Amino acid sequence: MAGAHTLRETERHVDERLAGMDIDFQAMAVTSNLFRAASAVRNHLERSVLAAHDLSWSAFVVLWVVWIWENIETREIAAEAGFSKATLTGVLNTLEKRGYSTRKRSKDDGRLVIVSMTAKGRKLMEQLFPLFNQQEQFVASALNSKAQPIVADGLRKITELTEPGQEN
Amino acid sequence: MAGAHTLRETERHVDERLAGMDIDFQAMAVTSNLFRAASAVRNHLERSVLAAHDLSWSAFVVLWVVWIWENIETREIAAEAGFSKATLTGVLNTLEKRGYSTRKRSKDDGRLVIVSMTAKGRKLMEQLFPLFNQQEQFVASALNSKAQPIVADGLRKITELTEPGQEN
DNA sequence: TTTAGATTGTTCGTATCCAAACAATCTAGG
DNA sequence: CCTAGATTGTTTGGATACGAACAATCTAAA
Repeated sequence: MAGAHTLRETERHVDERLAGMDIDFQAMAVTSNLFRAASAVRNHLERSVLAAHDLSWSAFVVLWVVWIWENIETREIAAEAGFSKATLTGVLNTLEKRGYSTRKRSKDDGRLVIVSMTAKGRKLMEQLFPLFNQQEQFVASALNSKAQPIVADGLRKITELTEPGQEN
Repeated sequence: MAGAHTLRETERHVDERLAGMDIDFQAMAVTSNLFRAASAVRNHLERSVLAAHDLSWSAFVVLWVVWIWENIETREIAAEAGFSKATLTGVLNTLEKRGYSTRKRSKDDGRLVIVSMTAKGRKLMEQLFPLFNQQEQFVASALNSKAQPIVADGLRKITELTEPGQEN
Protein backbone atom coordinates (compact mmCIF):
# COMPACT_ATOMS: atom_id res chain seq x y z
CA MET A 1 0.00 0.00 0.00
CA ALA A 2 1.21 3.56 0.66
CA GLY A 3 -0.40 3.24 -2.71
CA ALA A 4 -2.32 6.00 -4.38
CA HIS A 5 -2.70 8.30 -1.39
CA THR A 6 -0.14 9.95 0.78
CA LEU A 7 -0.23 9.43 4.49
CA ARG A 8 -1.18 13.03 5.01
CA GLU A 9 -4.09 12.82 2.60
CA THR A 10 -5.38 9.72 4.28
CA GLU A 11 -5.10 11.30 7.70
CA ARG A 12 -7.09 14.30 6.58
CA HIS A 13 -9.94 12.14 5.30
CA VAL A 14 -9.93 10.02 8.44
CA ASP A 15 -10.05 13.09 10.67
CA GLU A 16 -12.95 14.49 8.66
CA ARG A 17 -15.00 11.32 8.80
CA LEU A 18 -14.41 10.80 12.51
CA ALA A 19 -14.95 14.43 13.51
CA GLY A 20 -17.23 14.65 16.50
CA MET A 21 -16.77 10.99 17.36
CA ASP A 22 -14.92 10.12 20.53
CA ILE A 23 -12.12 8.12 18.97
CA ASP A 24 -8.79 7.00 20.43
CA PHE A 25 -6.41 7.69 17.55
CA GLN A 26 -3.40 6.36 19.40
CA ALA A 27 -5.09 2.98 19.84
CA MET A 28 -6.19 3.03 16.22
CA ALA A 29 -2.61 3.59 15.12
CA VAL A 30 -1.38 0.68 17.22
CA THR A 31 -3.77 -1.88 15.76
CA SER A 32 -3.76 -0.71 12.16
CA ASN A 33 0.04 -0.58 12.09
CA LEU A 34 0.06 -4.02 13.67
CA PHE A 35 -1.87 -5.55 10.79
CA ARG A 36 0.06 -3.72 8.09
CA ALA A 37 3.37 -4.76 9.59
CA ALA A 38 2.38 -8.40 10.06
CA SER A 39 1.14 -8.66 6.51
CA ALA A 40 4.20 -6.92 5.04
CA VAL A 41 6.65 -9.02 7.05
CA ARG A 42 4.89 -12.27 6.24
CA ASN A 43 4.96 -11.46 2.53
CA HIS A 44 8.59 -10.50 2.76
CA LEU A 45 9.58 -13.75 4.48
CA GLU A 46 7.51 -15.85 2.08
CA ARG A 47 9.17 -14.29 -0.93
CA SER A 48 12.71 -14.04 0.36
CA VAL A 49 12.96 -17.43 2.06
CA LEU A 50 10.01 -19.81 1.69
CA ALA A 51 9.11 -19.43 -1.98
CA ALA A 52 12.35 -21.06 -3.13
CA HIS A 53 11.31 -24.24 -1.30
CA ASP A 54 7.63 -24.02 -2.24
CA LEU A 55 6.67 -23.87 1.42
CA SER A 56 3.49 -22.19 2.60
CA TRP A 57 3.59 -20.07 5.70
CA SER A 58 1.71 -22.59 7.82
CA ALA A 59 3.84 -25.43 6.52
CA PHE A 60 6.92 -23.60 7.73
CA VAL A 61 5.40 -22.85 11.12
CA VAL A 62 4.56 -26.52 11.59
CA LEU A 63 8.05 -27.55 10.53
CA TRP A 64 9.47 -25.12 13.04
CA VAL A 65 7.40 -26.41 15.93
CA VAL A 66 8.14 -30.04 15.14
CA TRP A 67 11.83 -29.24 14.71
CA ILE A 68 11.99 -27.59 18.12
CA TRP A 69 10.09 -30.26 20.01
CA GLU A 70 11.31 -33.41 18.20
CA ASN A 71 8.32 -35.53 19.27
CA ILE A 72 5.12 -33.61 19.71
CA GLU A 73 1.39 -34.37 19.80
CA THR A 74 -0.68 -32.86 17.03
CA ARG A 75 -2.96 -31.05 19.46
CA GLU A 76 0.12 -29.28 20.81
CA ILE A 77 1.26 -28.32 17.32
CA ALA A 78 -2.10 -26.72 16.61
CA ALA A 79 -1.95 -24.79 19.87
CA GLU A 80 1.62 -23.59 19.33
CA ALA A 81 1.15 -22.77 15.67
CA GLY A 82 -2.13 -21.02 16.27
CA PHE A 83 -4.55 -22.64 13.86
CA SER A 84 -7.27 -25.24 13.92
CA LYS A 85 -6.69 -28.97 14.06
CA ALA A 86 -8.60 -29.33 10.79
CA THR A 87 -6.06 -27.11 9.08
CA LEU A 88 -3.22 -28.98 10.72
CA THR A 89 -4.39 -32.29 9.25
CA GLY A 90 -3.99 -30.89 5.75
CA VAL A 91 -0.60 -29.34 6.41
CA LEU A 92 0.71 -32.57 7.93
CA ASN A 93 -0.51 -34.53 4.91
CA THR A 94 1.52 -32.25 2.66
CA LEU A 95 4.65 -32.37 4.82
CA GLU A 96 4.40 -36.16 5.09
CA LYS A 97 3.93 -36.50 1.33
CA ARG A 98 7.14 -34.55 0.81
CA GLY A 99 8.99 -36.67 3.33
CA TYR A 100 9.67 -33.98 5.92
CA SER A 101 7.68 -35.46 8.84
CA THR A 102 5.99 -38.63 9.99
CA ARG A 103 3.01 -39.53 12.17
CA LYS A 104 2.62 -42.37 14.62
CA ARG A 105 -0.10 -43.27 17.10
CA SER A 106 0.69 -42.75 20.75
CA LYS A 107 1.10 -45.95 22.76
CA ASP A 108 -0.17 -44.33 25.94
CA ASP A 109 -3.33 -42.85 24.44
CA GLY A 110 -4.84 -44.28 21.27
CA ARG A 111 -6.51 -41.01 20.38
CA LEU A 112 -3.28 -39.06 20.11
CA VAL A 113 -0.94 -38.82 17.15
CA ILE A 114 2.74 -38.02 17.60
CA VAL A 115 4.62 -36.13 14.90
CA SER A 116 8.35 -36.23 14.36
CA MET A 117 10.80 -35.09 11.71
CA THR A 118 12.60 -37.14 9.14
CA ALA A 119 16.30 -36.65 8.48
CA LYS A 120 15.30 -34.86 5.31
CA GLY A 121 13.09 -32.48 7.27
CA ARG A 122 15.84 -31.80 9.78
CA LYS A 123 18.30 -31.09 7.04
CA LEU A 124 15.85 -28.67 5.44
CA MET A 125 15.37 -26.73 8.66
CA GLU A 126 19.09 -26.62 9.41
CA GLN A 127 19.57 -25.03 6.04
CA LEU A 128 16.43 -22.91 6.03
CA PHE A 129 16.25 -21.42 9.50
CA PRO A 130 19.51 -19.44 9.38
CA LEU A 131 18.26 -17.80 6.17
CA PHE A 132 14.93 -17.14 7.83
CA ASN A 133 16.56 -15.58 10.87
CA GLN A 134 18.76 -13.48 8.62
CA GLN A 135 15.61 -11.94 7.18
CA GLU A 136 14.14 -11.56 10.66
CA GLN A 137 17.24 -9.59 11.47
CA PHE A 138 16.61 -7.40 8.43
CA VAL A 139 13.04 -6.80 9.61
CA ALA A 140 14.13 -5.90 13.12
CA SER A 141 16.75 -3.56 11.73
CA ALA A 142 13.92 -1.10 11.18
CA LEU A 143 14.13 -0.50 14.94
CA ASN A 144 17.07 0.82 16.89
CA SER A 145 18.42 -1.35 19.67
CA LYS A 146 16.49 0.55 22.32
CA ALA A 147 13.14 0.18 20.58
CA GLN A 148 13.52 -3.51 19.72
CA PRO A 149 12.85 -4.96 23.17
CA ILE A 150 10.12 -2.42 23.85
CA VAL A 151 8.28 -3.46 20.69
CA ALA A 152 8.84 -7.16 21.24
CA ASP A 153 7.67 -6.87 24.82
CA GLY A 154 4.69 -4.72 23.91
CA LEU A 155 3.54 -7.22 21.32
CA ARG A 156 3.82 -10.04 23.83
CA LYS A 157 1.67 -8.10 26.28
CA ILE A 158 -0.93 -7.45 23.60
CA THR A 159 -1.02 -11.15 22.79
CA GLU A 160 -1.48 -12.10 26.41
CA LEU A 161 -4.28 -9.61 26.85
CA THR A 162 -6.28 -10.51 23.78
CA GLU A 163 -5.70 -14.21 23.47
CA PRO A 164 -8.78 -16.15 24.50
CA GLY A 165 -8.81 -18.92 27.10
CA GLN A 166 -8.07 -20.83 23.86
CA GLU A 167 -9.38 -23.96 22.29
CA ASN A 168 -9.01 -25.17 18.72
CA MET B 1 -0.67 -21.18 21.98
CA ALA B 2 0.27 -20.58 25.59
CA GLY B 3 -1.10 -24.05 25.25
CA ALA B 4 0.53 -27.15 26.58
CA HIS B 5 4.00 -25.78 27.18
CA THR B 6 5.19 -23.01 29.39
CA LEU B 7 7.22 -20.18 27.93
CA ARG B 8 10.25 -21.31 29.86
CA GLU B 9 9.98 -24.86 28.54
CA THR B 10 9.68 -23.63 25.00
CA GLU B 11 12.68 -21.35 25.40
CA ARG B 12 14.80 -24.19 26.68
CA HIS B 13 13.97 -26.37 23.66
CA VAL B 14 14.60 -23.49 21.27
CA ASP B 15 17.96 -22.74 22.84
CA GLU B 16 18.93 -26.40 22.62
CA ARG B 17 18.01 -26.76 18.96
CA LEU B 18 19.72 -23.54 17.95
CA ALA B 19 22.87 -24.08 20.00
CA GLY B 20 25.94 -23.36 17.93
CA MET B 21 23.98 -21.49 15.30
CA ASP B 22 24.52 -17.78 14.96
CA ILE B 23 20.98 -16.65 15.65
CA ASP B 24 19.63 -13.19 16.49
CA PHE B 25 17.16 -13.98 19.26
CA GLN B 26 16.06 -10.39 19.65
CA ALA B 27 15.01 -10.24 15.99
CA MET B 28 13.31 -13.62 16.33
CA ALA B 29 11.30 -12.31 19.26
CA VAL B 30 10.18 -9.25 17.32
CA THR B 31 8.80 -11.17 14.36
CA SER B 32 7.28 -14.11 16.20
CA ASN B 33 5.56 -11.80 18.67
CA LEU B 34 4.38 -9.73 15.74
CA PHE B 35 2.52 -12.67 14.21
CA ARG B 36 1.07 -13.91 17.45
CA ALA B 37 -0.18 -10.46 18.34
CA ALA B 38 -1.70 -9.79 14.93
CA SER B 39 -3.49 -13.09 14.94
CA ALA B 40 -4.74 -12.71 18.50
CA VAL B 41 -5.97 -9.16 17.96
CA ARG B 42 -7.70 -10.00 14.71
CA ASN B 43 -9.52 -12.91 16.34
CA HIS B 44 -10.46 -10.72 19.25
CA LEU B 45 -11.90 -7.99 17.03
CA GLU B 46 -13.74 -10.50 14.86
CA ARG B 47 -15.40 -12.08 17.85
CA SER B 48 -16.09 -8.98 19.89
CA VAL B 49 -17.30 -6.70 17.09
CA LEU B 50 -17.65 -8.19 13.62
CA ALA B 51 -19.26 -11.56 14.33
CA ALA B 52 -22.52 -9.95 15.46
CA HIS B 53 -22.89 -8.44 11.99
CA ASP B 54 -21.61 -11.49 10.11
CA LEU B 55 -18.78 -9.44 8.63
CA SER B 56 -15.50 -10.99 7.57
CA TRP B 57 -12.29 -9.19 8.36
CA SER B 58 -11.67 -8.15 4.77
CA ALA B 59 -15.26 -7.05 4.35
CA PHE B 60 -14.82 -4.71 7.29
CA VAL B 61 -11.52 -3.35 5.98
CA VAL B 62 -13.12 -2.59 2.63
CA LEU B 63 -16.09 -0.93 4.32
CA TRP B 64 -13.67 1.17 6.32
CA VAL B 65 -11.69 2.33 3.30
CA VAL B 66 -14.81 3.15 1.30
CA TRP B 67 -16.33 4.93 4.30
CA ILE B 68 -13.24 7.13 4.68
CA TRP B 69 -12.86 8.01 1.02
CA GLU B 70 -16.51 8.27 -0.03
CA ASN B 71 -15.78 7.71 -3.74
CA ILE B 72 -12.79 5.52 -4.42
CA GLU B 73 -11.44 3.46 -7.33
CA THR B 74 -11.24 -0.29 -6.75
CA ARG B 75 -7.52 -0.38 -7.50
CA GLU B 76 -7.03 2.09 -4.65
CA ILE B 77 -9.12 -0.01 -2.29
CA ALA B 78 -6.99 -3.04 -3.00
CA ALA B 79 -3.82 -1.04 -2.37
CA GLU B 80 -5.09 0.49 0.87
CA ALA B 81 -6.62 -2.72 2.17
CA GLY B 82 -3.60 -4.80 1.30
CA PHE B 83 -4.98 -7.67 -0.71
CA SER B 84 -5.30 -8.66 -4.36
CA LYS B 85 -7.81 -7.22 -6.76
CA ALA B 86 -9.18 -10.71 -7.34
CA THR B 87 -10.07 -10.95 -3.67
CA LEU B 88 -11.55 -7.50 -3.75
CA THR B 89 -13.97 -8.46 -6.52
CA GLY B 90 -15.46 -11.15 -4.29
CA VAL B 91 -15.68 -8.93 -1.24
CA LEU B 92 -17.38 -6.15 -3.21
CA ASN B 93 -19.90 -8.63 -4.59
CA THR B 94 -20.83 -9.60 -1.05
CA LEU B 95 -21.05 -6.02 0.22
CA GLU B 96 -23.12 -5.02 -2.80
CA LYS B 97 -25.46 -7.98 -2.33
CA ARG B 98 -26.07 -6.84 1.25
CA GLY B 99 -26.71 -3.29 0.14
CA TYR B 100 -23.72 -1.66 1.85
CA SER B 101 -21.91 -0.39 -1.25
CA THR B 102 -22.39 0.21 -4.96
CA ARG B 103 -20.18 0.17 -8.05
CA LYS B 104 -20.27 2.46 -11.04
CA ARG B 105 -18.00 2.80 -14.07
CA SER B 106 -15.78 5.84 -14.19
CA LYS B 107 -16.75 8.38 -16.83
CA ASP B 108 -13.16 9.52 -17.31
CA ASP B 109 -11.70 6.06 -17.79
CA GLY B 110 -13.86 3.14 -18.89
CA ARG B 111 -11.56 0.59 -17.28
CA LEU B 112 -11.99 1.93 -13.78
CA VAL B 113 -14.77 1.18 -11.33
CA ILE B 114 -15.73 3.62 -8.59
CA VAL B 115 -17.12 2.32 -5.31
CA SER B 116 -19.27 4.30 -2.92
CA MET B 117 -21.36 3.59 0.16
CA THR B 118 -25.09 3.35 0.47
CA ALA B 119 -26.93 5.08 3.30
CA LYS B 120 -27.31 1.64 4.86
CA GLY B 121 -23.56 1.11 4.71
CA ARG B 122 -22.87 4.48 6.23
CA LYS B 123 -25.31 3.84 9.04
CA LEU B 124 -23.62 0.50 9.71
CA MET B 125 -20.17 2.07 9.97
CA GLU B 126 -21.35 4.92 12.16
CA GLN B 127 -22.69 2.33 14.55
CA LEU B 128 -19.90 -0.19 14.16
CA PHE B 129 -16.73 1.87 14.20
CA PRO B 130 -17.08 3.30 17.71
CA LEU B 131 -17.46 -0.26 19.00
CA PHE B 132 -14.46 -1.28 16.96
CA ASN B 133 -12.35 1.57 18.29
CA GLN B 134 -13.46 0.74 21.81
CA GLN B 135 -11.90 -2.69 21.37
CA GLU B 136 -8.82 -1.17 19.79
CA GLN B 137 -8.52 0.86 22.95
CA PHE B 138 -8.74 -2.32 24.98
CA VAL B 139 -5.97 -3.85 22.87
CA ALA B 140 -3.72 -0.82 23.25
CA SER B 141 -4.34 -0.81 26.99
CA ALA B 142 -1.81 -3.62 27.17
CA LEU B 143 0.81 -0.90 26.72
CA ASN B 144 1.48 2.04 28.99
CA SER B 145 1.21 5.49 27.49
CA LYS B 146 4.96 5.74 26.96
CA ALA B 147 5.19 2.45 25.07
CA GLN B 148 2.16 3.03 22.84
CA PRO B 149 3.72 5.52 20.42
CA ILE B 150 7.02 3.63 20.38
CA VAL B 151 5.26 0.45 19.35
CA ALA B 152 3.01 2.16 16.81
CA ASP B 153 5.97 3.98 15.33
CA GLY B 154 8.15 0.88 15.30
CA LEU B 155 5.50 -1.10 13.47
CA ARG B 156 5.18 1.65 10.89
CA LYS B 157 8.93 1.60 10.31
CA ILE B 158 8.88 -2.17 9.89
CA THR B 159 6.10 -1.85 7.34
CA GLU B 160 7.98 0.76 5.36
CA LEU B 161 11.13 -1.32 5.35
CA THR B 162 9.59 -4.62 4.27
CA GLU B 163 6.81 -3.49 2.00
CA PRO B 164 7.68 -4.17 -1.62
CA GLY B 165 7.59 -1.53 -4.34
CA GLN B 166 4.07 -2.96 -4.44
CA GLU B 167 1.73 -4.13 -7.13
CA ASN B 168 -1.37 -6.25 -6.80
C1' DT C 1 -17.90 -54.29 34.62
C1' DT C 2 -20.74 -51.04 32.32
C1' DT C 3 -21.68 -46.88 30.31
C1' DA C 4 -22.39 -41.86 29.64
C1' DG C 5 -19.63 -38.12 28.68
C1' DA C 6 -15.19 -35.99 27.22
C1' DT C 7 -11.31 -35.74 24.07
C1' DT C 8 -8.76 -36.35 19.74
C1' DG C 9 -7.76 -36.49 14.71
C1' DT C 10 -10.05 -36.86 10.32
C1' DT C 11 -13.59 -35.87 6.90
C1' DC C 12 -16.80 -32.86 4.70
C1' DG C 13 -18.86 -28.66 3.20
C1' DT C 14 -18.01 -23.94 2.75
C1' DA C 15 -15.68 -19.47 2.79
C1' DT C 16 -11.60 -16.87 1.72
C1' DC C 17 -7.69 -15.75 -0.87
C1' DC C 18 -4.42 -15.46 -4.79
C1' DA C 19 -1.92 -15.90 -9.51
C1' DA C 20 -2.76 -16.36 -14.23
C1' DA C 21 -5.59 -15.82 -18.18
C1' DC C 22 -8.87 -12.82 -20.21
C1' DA C 23 -11.71 -8.97 -22.32
C1' DA C 24 -12.37 -4.09 -22.29
C1' DT C 25 -10.27 0.21 -22.41
C1' DC C 26 -6.74 3.72 -22.63
C1' DT C 27 -2.13 5.66 -24.28
C1' DA C 28 1.61 6.77 -27.19
C1' DG C 29 4.19 6.60 -31.40
C1' DG C 30 3.97 6.41 -36.07
C1' DC D 1 -6.33 7.52 -37.89
C1' DC D 2 -4.05 3.06 -36.48
C1' DT D 3 -2.13 0.00 -33.64
C1' DA D 4 1.08 -2.27 -30.26
C1' DG D 5 1.58 -2.20 -25.56
C1' DA D 6 -0.05 -1.00 -20.86
C1' DT D 7 -3.65 -0.93 -17.39
C1' DT D 8 -7.92 -2.40 -15.07
C1' DG D 9 -11.62 -5.44 -13.17
C1' DT D 10 -13.42 -10.03 -13.67
C1' DT D 11 -13.23 -14.99 -14.22
C1' DT D 12 -11.12 -19.34 -13.40
C1' DG D 13 -8.65 -22.93 -11.05
C1' DG D 14 -6.40 -24.23 -7.09
C1' DA D 15 -4.56 -23.59 -2.38
C1' DT D 16 -5.63 -22.58 2.36
C1' DA D 17 -8.43 -22.12 6.38
C1' DC D 18 -12.26 -23.22 9.59
C1' DG D 19 -16.66 -25.15 12.00
C1' DA D 20 -19.47 -29.06 12.45
C1' DA D 21 -20.18 -33.86 12.24
C1' DC D 22 -18.03 -38.19 12.96
C1' DA D 23 -15.56 -42.49 14.62
C1' DA D 24 -12.18 -44.09 17.80
C1' DT D 25 -10.55 -43.91 22.29
C1' DC D 26 -10.17 -42.71 27.09
C1' DT D 27 -12.20 -41.44 31.81
C1' DA D 28 -15.02 -41.65 35.68
C1' DA D 29 -19.10 -42.73 38.18
C1' DA D 30 -22.21 -46.23 39.32
